[in-house]
Amino acid sequence: MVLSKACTYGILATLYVAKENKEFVPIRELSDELHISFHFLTKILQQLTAQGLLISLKGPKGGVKLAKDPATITYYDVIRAIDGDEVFTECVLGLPGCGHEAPCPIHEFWSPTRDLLKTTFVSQSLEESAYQINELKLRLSLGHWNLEEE
Amino acid sequence: MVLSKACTYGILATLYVAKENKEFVPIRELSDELHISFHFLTKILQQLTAQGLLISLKGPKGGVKLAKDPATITYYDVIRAIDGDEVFTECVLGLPGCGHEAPCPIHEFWSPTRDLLKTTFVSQSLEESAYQINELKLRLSLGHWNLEEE
DNA sequence: AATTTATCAGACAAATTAGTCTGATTAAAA
DNA sequence: TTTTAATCAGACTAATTTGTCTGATAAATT
Ligand code: SF4
Ligand code: SF4
Repeated sequence: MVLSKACTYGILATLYVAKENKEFVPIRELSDELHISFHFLTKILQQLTAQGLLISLKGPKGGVKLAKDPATITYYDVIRAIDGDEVFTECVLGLPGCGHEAPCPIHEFWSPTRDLLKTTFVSQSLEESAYQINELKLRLSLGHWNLEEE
Repeated sequence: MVLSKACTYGILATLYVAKENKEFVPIRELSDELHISFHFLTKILQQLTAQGLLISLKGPKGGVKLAKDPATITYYDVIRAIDGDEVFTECVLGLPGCGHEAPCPIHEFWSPTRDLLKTTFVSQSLEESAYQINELKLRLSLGHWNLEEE
C-alpha cells in the first residue's frame, strides 16, 4: 500500500471540496457522499486544517473549504500533510543512513521510480482532477458502484 | 510505505542468500548479518519456501537456499510472495470496482506510475543485485552504518 | 438569550501488522 | 543411537493504524 487509508481519504475529501467549489462543505456531507466514517474523516481533516491546507468553520453553515486556489494545491501537498514525505524520500528497503555515499543495491534502479512517484503527485493539482471529475463525471466514492441508487 | 516490513526483510534475506551462493544458509546467519529478528525472519522465509522461492533443510548444515537460478528470480516474485500484487494492481485511492469503464480521476496520471513500479521490480533479478553487492561492496544490512565493528 | 448545527479535542476500541517465544520435528554428525 | 543444530508450527505479545464515541466549543439562526 503506497498511501495510508487516512491519506487516501484526505485526498478524496479535498477533491470533493475542490470540485464542489462552494463555501464550507460540511464534513457530514463529505462522509456521506464518499462513504467514509464521519469521525475518522473529521480527524483527518483536522490535520489538513492544522497544516494550513483547509480552513474550517464551526456552527451552522460551517464545514471546511480549501485554504488556497485548488490550482496551487497538489496531491503531494495533501500526502505530505498526512503521511509525511517518507514515501518519496525513504528507501524501499528501509535501510538506515541511506545516501549516495553508501548506497544499497536497490538504489540504482529504485531511485528513478521513486522520483517519478514524487513527480507524479507534484505535477497534478486538485483543480485539474476536479475539472475532470465534473466534466467527465468521474466517480469519486468508496461504496460500491451500481449497488445503490442513482 | 510501499512495501511491508516483512517484504523488505524477505528481499534482504533472499539477496543475501543470492550473493553468498553457497548451499543452505542458516536463518541465524541471515538474522545476525542483516540485523533482523530471527524469529520474525523465520516466519517470513517460511512463506517464501511455501511459495516455492526457497528450499529449506532442517538439522545441521541446514538452512535455506534459492529454489531457482537467481537470474530467474525477480524482486517482483519476492514481493508478490509476501505482500501479494495489490501494490501493482490496486488503485492508489483504494476505490472499489476499479477499471477502465469507471475510472476514478486519479487513474489517468497514476496508472503510468503504477506500471513503472511494476516494471521496476519485474526487470531486476536477484542475480544482478547480488553481483553489484559483491563487486561494489554495497551494504546490505539494517543496523547502523559505522556504529559497530568492521 | 436560547437553540441548533457544526468543528474540535481527546479518550477509547478494533483491526492489522510487527515481533517474540516455546515446543515439535527433522537431519547430520559424533 | 544419541546428541546437536537447524527449520516448522502455532500461540502469544506489542505496536501501529484504523475506526468509534462522548463531550466541549464556536458560530449562526431564531
Ligand atoms: S541508497 Fe537508495 S535504495 Fe539504498 S537505502 Fe538509500 S535511498 Fe534506499
Ligand atoms: S480507475 Fe485507476 S486510479 Fe481509479 S480506482 Fe481504478 S486503478 Fe485506481
